[in-house]
Amino acid sequence: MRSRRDDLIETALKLFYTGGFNATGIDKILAESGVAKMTLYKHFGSKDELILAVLKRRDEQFRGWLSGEMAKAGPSPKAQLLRMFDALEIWFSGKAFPGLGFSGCAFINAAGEFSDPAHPAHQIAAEHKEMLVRQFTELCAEAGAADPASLAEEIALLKEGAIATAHVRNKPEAAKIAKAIAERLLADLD
Amino acid sequence: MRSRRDDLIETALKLFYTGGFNATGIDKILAESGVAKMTLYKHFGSKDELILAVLKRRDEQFRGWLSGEMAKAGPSPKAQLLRMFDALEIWFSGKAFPGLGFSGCAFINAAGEFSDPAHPAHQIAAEHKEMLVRQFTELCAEAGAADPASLAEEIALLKEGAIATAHVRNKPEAAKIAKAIAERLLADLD
DNA sequence: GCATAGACAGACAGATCTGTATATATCAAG
DNA sequence: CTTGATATATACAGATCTGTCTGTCTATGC
Repeated sequence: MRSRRDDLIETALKLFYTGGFNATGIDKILAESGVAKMTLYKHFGSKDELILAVLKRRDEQFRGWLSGEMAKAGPSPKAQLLRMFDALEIWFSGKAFPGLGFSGCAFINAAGEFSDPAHPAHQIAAEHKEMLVRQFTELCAEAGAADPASLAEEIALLKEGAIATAHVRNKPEAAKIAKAIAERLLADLD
Repeated sequence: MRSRRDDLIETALKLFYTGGFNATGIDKILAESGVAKMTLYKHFGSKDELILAVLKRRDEQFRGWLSGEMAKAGPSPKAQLLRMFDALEIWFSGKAFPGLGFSGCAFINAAGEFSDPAHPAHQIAAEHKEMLVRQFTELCAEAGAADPASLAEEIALLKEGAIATAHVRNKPEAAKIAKAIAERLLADLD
């Protein structure tokens, strides 16, 4: 049984993600979730706090999903890294998160709306990206890369480029373009 | 002498870019530009129209600036493409557009706030990116690439990845990471 | 000098948004 | 059955936002 708190986070995630943070009002979230306004302010205190809770939820959800997709490639770290780009393509096509569609990266979007790097929402976005880079770094080290940290940064940059391209230009094939580059970067490994 | 219309566009560009489109109110633009409200609605009709005018101005401004920076590399198309990544680094450091700082790519930000690909602002963003890809394609052809269109897409994807990384993670070195990859992609050419 | 166009100043309407206050309903545990 | 925690419904305050309306000022061209 899902708590009211979870109802709010899930509904807010969907509406913030597809409609933007500033453009989506509290009332819309309440109407769609069927939760009373006082309950929202009891749990979160403010809209800003709800935004942060949504971003934290999305961080867990997204990294969990991506890790699961990458794991399908088997034990080879190189195969897992390449598999990530296949996962991106699934995401871009709207099939990764039922009911959410694809509206770009919630964290890139958040950084766009809360541009100041000191803003808590921006910081959560930065941390999300950093955590992914760390995960990639481990895999690069495992794969025997000469400079795992640098290679992981390159892979991460390809991922960001694919996301931005897929969203802004409505071009889901961007995942394949990024993967083709990644294959060359990883060619020397095992 | 700058017209009132230009005053509005320049002021709105700065405020929209640094503060977001939805979060920035008309009144703030009027106060900072010193223009009367009726003048704004005489020239643009609505805030939405002003947003579109701002994005068109930014498109001209940005592509003009980038072309100028790339031209500094001399006549070699390969050198110009590599020079683009140096330009990105200047931009990320905040030195490219005095008074604007660096708040990511205005078009990625616009696509984030106006996520529907059919939204006019999103479409202007997509066209902006497409125009840059066309410019890169010409340079790749000139440089003798076997598949200029594909290579241009790869260069463009690296550019988007660098922008997103530089902004979200506050990591201006992303320009260098992207350049290092680009050098490998362009290694075969002349 | 005068007419016309453009801009300014400021009030205002109407909608919307965040957040609060109050009073009521539900339900499980003791 | 009572108590306490949780949620609901609804009204409201106060701020803000877009867009409109009215009237005044100023500069330029004839």
